[in-house]
Amino acid sequence: MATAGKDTPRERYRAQLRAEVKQHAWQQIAAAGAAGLSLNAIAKQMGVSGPALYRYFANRDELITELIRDAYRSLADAIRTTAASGADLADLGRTLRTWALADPQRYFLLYGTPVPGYHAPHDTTAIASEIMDALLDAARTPTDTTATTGDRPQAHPAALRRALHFWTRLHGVLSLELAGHFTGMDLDPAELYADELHHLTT
Amino acid sequence: MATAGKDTPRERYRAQLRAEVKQHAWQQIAAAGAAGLSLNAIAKQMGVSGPALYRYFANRDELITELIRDAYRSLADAIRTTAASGADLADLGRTLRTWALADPQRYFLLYGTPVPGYHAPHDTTAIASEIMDALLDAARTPTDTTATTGDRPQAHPAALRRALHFWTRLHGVLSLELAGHFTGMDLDPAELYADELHHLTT
DNA sequence: CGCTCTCGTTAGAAGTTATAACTGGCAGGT
DNA sequence: ACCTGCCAGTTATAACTTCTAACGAGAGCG
Repeated sequence: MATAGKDTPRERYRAQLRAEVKQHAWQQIAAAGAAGLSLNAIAKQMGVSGPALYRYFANRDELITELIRDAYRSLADAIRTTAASGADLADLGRTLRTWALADPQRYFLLYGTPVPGYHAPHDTTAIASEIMDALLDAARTPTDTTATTGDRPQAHPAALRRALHFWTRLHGVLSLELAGHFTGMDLDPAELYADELHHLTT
Repeated sequence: MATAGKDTPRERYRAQLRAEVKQHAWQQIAAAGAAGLSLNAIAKQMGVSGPALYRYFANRDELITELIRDAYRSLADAIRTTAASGADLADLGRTLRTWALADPQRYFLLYGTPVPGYHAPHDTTAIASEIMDALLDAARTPTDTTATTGDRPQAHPAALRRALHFWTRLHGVLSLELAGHFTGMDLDPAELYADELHHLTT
C-alpha cells in the first residue's frame, strides 16, 4: 500500500487500539444502528475516558467512515472470493444474502438511508465500483464480447443490464426483508429471494 | 373516527400547533434526515422555548411516529387516487416514483434503515397493508379469480407474486437511486425504473 | 363572574460531541 | 545509559441534545 504505516511500537499500539474501538463500534451498531453509536459509550466500555478516543479518530464521522470502508472491503472480499472460485451470478447472489444477514445494520450502513450532508470519500466509492466490476464480470456470458472503446473496458450492454438488474432486484428484496417489512405477511423471504435469483439467472 | 377530538377552541389550537410542529419537522427531515430532527431546533424556529413542545408530543419518538403515520397516509392516498381512476400497475409505479422523488427522506422514513429498537404501532402497519391491498388489487388480472378461503379474501397466488415483484423491484431501483448509488455511473435512473416497470407489466 | 385547566416559562438533570490544557511515562536519538 | 521530547490519557469546559419538574399567568369553561 502507498500509505506506509511505519512499524514502530507506538504505531502498532495505535493500530491495535483503533481496531479495538471499531470492534466495539460494530457491536453498538448491530445493537442500536449507526445512529445510536456513541464514542462516549465505547470509551466507557474500553475503560478509558471519553476524549481519549479523539487521539484515534478525529470525530464520530471519521469513525463511521472507517466502518463503512471496512464494510465495503468485507463485502468486496466476499464477492471476489466467491467469484474467484468459478461461481456464477446465482452464487454471488447467495453470497450477498449471507453477508447481509450476518449483520443487517452493516448492510444498511452501505445501502441504507443516506445522511443528506454526508459525501463518501473517494476510496470508498472506489471499493464500491470494485464490487460492481466483479458483478459485471460475472454477468458476462461467453457471447458477450468486451469491446474496449477508449481506455476503460466498456462493459457489454447486455452484461451491464444483467448486473444492474441483479443489484437492484436483490437489494429490493433484501433491504425490505432486513427492515422487517415482510413480517406478518406469511411469506418466506428466502424463497422470494431465491425466486428473484432464479429469474435473474435463467 | 373513533377518537372524538372535541371541537373546543383549545382543541383546535392544539391541532393547529401540532400541525405546525410537524411542518417544521418535515423541513428538518428533508434537510438533514430523520436522525437530524431536533425538537429544540423546531421550538426555536417557532419562537417558543424547548420544553413547550412536550405539551404536544410526549417525546421525539412520538413525533417521528406521527410523521411516519402521515407519510404512510400520504402514500396510501396517492396510490389509492391513482388506482381509483382506472389505472394499471404501470401507473401505480409512476405514482410511487413521483411520490418518492417529491421528498426522498420521507420515502426513507417509511422504507429506509429501521431503528433496531423501534416497533411500529399497529395503525401504521394497518395503513401499510392498505397500500399492499391496493397493489394486490391492481395486480389482479381478469383471469385471476379471487378465491375467498376463510374470512379474508385470499389473493390469487399469481397476483400476489406480481404485487410482490412490483414492490421489491421498484423499491430496489428507487432506494438505490434516492441514496445516490447511481451517481457517477453514467446511467439514467428514470430509464432503469421505466425498464423494470416495463418488465413488470408485460 | 369565578374557578380551573392548560399553556409556556425557567431551572435542572443526564446525556452527547468535541476542544483545551495539563501530566506522566515511554520511545527514540545521541 | 541517559535525557529529551513526543504522545497517551486525564480533567475541565463549552455547546449541544432530550426530557422532567415546578411555577406563574391567562384564557376558556361552567
